[in-house]
Amino acid sequence: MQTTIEIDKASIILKLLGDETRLTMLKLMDEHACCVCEFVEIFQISQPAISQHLRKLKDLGLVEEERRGQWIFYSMNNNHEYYAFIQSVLKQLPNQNYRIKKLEEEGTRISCC
Amino acid sequence: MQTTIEIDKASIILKLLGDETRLTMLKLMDEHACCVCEFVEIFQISQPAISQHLRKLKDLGLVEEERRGQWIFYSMNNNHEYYAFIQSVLKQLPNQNYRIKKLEEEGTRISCC
DNA sequence: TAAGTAAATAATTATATACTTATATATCAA
DNA sequence: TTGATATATAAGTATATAATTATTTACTTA
Repeated sequence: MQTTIEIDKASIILKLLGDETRLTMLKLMDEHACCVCEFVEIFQISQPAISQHLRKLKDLGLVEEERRGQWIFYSMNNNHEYYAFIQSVLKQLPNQNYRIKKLEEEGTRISCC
Repeated sequence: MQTTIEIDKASIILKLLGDETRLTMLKLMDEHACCVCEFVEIFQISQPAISQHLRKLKDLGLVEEERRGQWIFYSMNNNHEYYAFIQSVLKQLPNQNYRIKKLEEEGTRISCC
């Protein structure tokens, strides 16, 4: 269970986690594959802002993308070298599934993805 | 062992941890009370830069200061509301005690503290 | 193939961050 | 009380960050 990670690597990852939007995105992607438009709906910020957050996560290899037709779904990369480290943080955060449920209730999830 | 922390609180703490200098400082302070001049010697940055990092950590209550004569020693606040959360990160980082040993060998630790 | 939708990228901007130098404050010791 | 040392604070600067709007690219479907 106990992992080890060099301090320079850890600080780079923690800096990425140290943004409320990205941290919430990661917590969601840990359970669900999500598309950009869902995040736009959830966080109420512009589509490019979401894309840019995802870009940073992807550049570090923390998330993976998968195109499904018109949409691109993002999800946690479980094979990342420091996945266990990231998990050790995420597992302490309250579940954010209510955000997905809210999308479903509003029909925003279905309409988009 | 498992803790819970709201996502907004977590992101604020993680942002502080997401700087290599501060993360290393915290790892050191988790075991040793350290004074500002030791950090200056270790990180080879200016004294005000160290003071400013410590200020941020102190503003969040993560560290405590204790004056001993001319010096002010900083150490981890074990009673912080999110101490367990911080620990869950720090315990995965390699021990940094070699940095203290190096100071002792150089005589920098004794001369200062 | 043309129109519509999803996402990425480019360019810009405002703010935050991490540092510097200069100065102020606090303690110690002669 | 004066000089030396340790730390904090102020002010300034260069860079990083997180957002925006405008545009491009990629896919789908009529």
